[in-house]
Amino acid sequence: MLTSQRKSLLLDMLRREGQVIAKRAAEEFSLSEDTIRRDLREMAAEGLLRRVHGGAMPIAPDLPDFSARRAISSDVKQSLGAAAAKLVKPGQMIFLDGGTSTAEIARALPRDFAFTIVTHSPTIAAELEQHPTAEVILIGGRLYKHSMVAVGAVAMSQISLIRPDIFFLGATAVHPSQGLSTGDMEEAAIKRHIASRAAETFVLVTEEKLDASSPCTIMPVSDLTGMIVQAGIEEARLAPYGMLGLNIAEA
Amino acid sequence: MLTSQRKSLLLDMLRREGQVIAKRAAEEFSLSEDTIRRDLREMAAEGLLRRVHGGAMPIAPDLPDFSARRAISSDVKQSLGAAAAKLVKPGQMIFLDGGTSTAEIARALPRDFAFTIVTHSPTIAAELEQHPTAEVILIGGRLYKHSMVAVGAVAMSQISLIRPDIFFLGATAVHPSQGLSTGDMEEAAIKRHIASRAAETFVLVTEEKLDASSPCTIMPVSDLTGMIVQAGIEEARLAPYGMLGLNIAEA
DNA sequence: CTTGACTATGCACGAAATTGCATGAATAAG
DNA sequence: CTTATTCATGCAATTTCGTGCATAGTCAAG
Repeated sequence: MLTSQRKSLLLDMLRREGQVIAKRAAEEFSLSEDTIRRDLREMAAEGLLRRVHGGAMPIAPDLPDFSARRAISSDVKQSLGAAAAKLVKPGQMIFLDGGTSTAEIARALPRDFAFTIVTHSPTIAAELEQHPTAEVILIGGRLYKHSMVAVGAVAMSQISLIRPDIFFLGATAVHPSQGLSTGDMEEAAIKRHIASRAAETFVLVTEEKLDASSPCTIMPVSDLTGMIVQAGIEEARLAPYGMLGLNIAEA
Repeated sequence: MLTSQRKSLLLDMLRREGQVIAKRAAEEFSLSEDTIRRDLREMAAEGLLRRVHGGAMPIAPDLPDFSARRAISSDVKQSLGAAAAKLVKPGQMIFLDGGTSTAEIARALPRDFAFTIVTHSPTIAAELEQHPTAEVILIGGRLYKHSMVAVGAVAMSQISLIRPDIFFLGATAVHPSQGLSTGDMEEAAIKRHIASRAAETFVLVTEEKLDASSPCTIMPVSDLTGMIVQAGIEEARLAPYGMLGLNIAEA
């Protein structure tokens, strides 16, 4: 492993977790603590981080941001996000829908190879600022305050220009016969449009969204490539969804 | 194998994996490490990559956090942002540039009447999620990691569709004779384009950006409607900028 | 075909960087 | 105050680097 790569990873770790613990970092990289300490000392000299006893902290004394935002996201969504992120392969173009579930995908994306992320959610895009290897394409348009995604004709036409390998559809209601649905027509239209452009479409489903339905239909379940559901749901509940390539998240 | 072909492959490897390890590349090409090192050295001289001990890394240096950058000069920028926000009138369409200064404008925007905010920065857009009355239009395109703004043809053409009342240009270098400038050509082009569409253009200037210049020119100072500068700068330093409608921020 | 200039490559060797360990100082926790 | 970490420094072993030089291949003019 290259020294400079390790330093980058340490910075990533700092950004992701809000701190670096020398001891744990040493284990993670299978190196001596001395080496980590040296790295941290040097980066501190460059003003990239703040050295503290036991490790390092961000320069700015911790913002409410990190801890708060991360705390909200549930364990379930984190594991769903991690499971989804594992499907990403080098060089692929991935469309990330808006929402908290897909935000977890963004956080869990691999960092050791390059790919392209397309999103119509500024929140997701902002989340990816720190990502070392992802190329990010932003879809513009009128911003829907409620869900913070770009919608409307401008967004639609911009989406028509691309053909993503995978579309990760945010958690919406899923029902065996009524298909995928959501509460807003504009959103449904744009999700449907993205899915029609993507080679594969996966939906992230937490338990409460399963066997539920909302007013605006997006598309039938049969148009999905697979569902990513949380571990621990009985097979009987999933059976009605047919022969989908299910990716059960780890518990 | 041709040298130039090998160099291309090394660049590919760098893009794909985010790093090049001289030793492994040598094995891959069945050449001595010396040759690889020579290649990397030459490409580093051309600015195609960054040479590091053991191999090479992408150019982009590891910048401190956005959160950190935000915290650094917050007092000055906050007052600049507040001064800028006061210029906004009901019903207007405001284009907010990317950057930390304009993020402060977003935070200071009035909340008692409605207006439209256009931005090509997902960070700014995300900032406005909480705003009660602002309608937000997001400009899409390829996302520039460093400054987190959409650039490129898609962004340009989308900007051509609108005609904002005010454009708040992020803090860039400002010089009486060399005009406004920034470090990146794409960014300069898009800023210039936005300014050409907007009825009024204001630039936010902190002291260190005053009388400075960067490689890529955006436009002459005379095209500005006004500058928003921090309080406490001597009049003598502002005089060369001519008869601009200066808006001095409160201390 | 031959010669000479040029380039690309590999090897050798001293210089520099990286890493782990030992030691004693500094710091945090009880 | 005492104890257990954590830290910084010096040092040695290893790896990587840069330079000089020799070899082999290419190209073009003679």
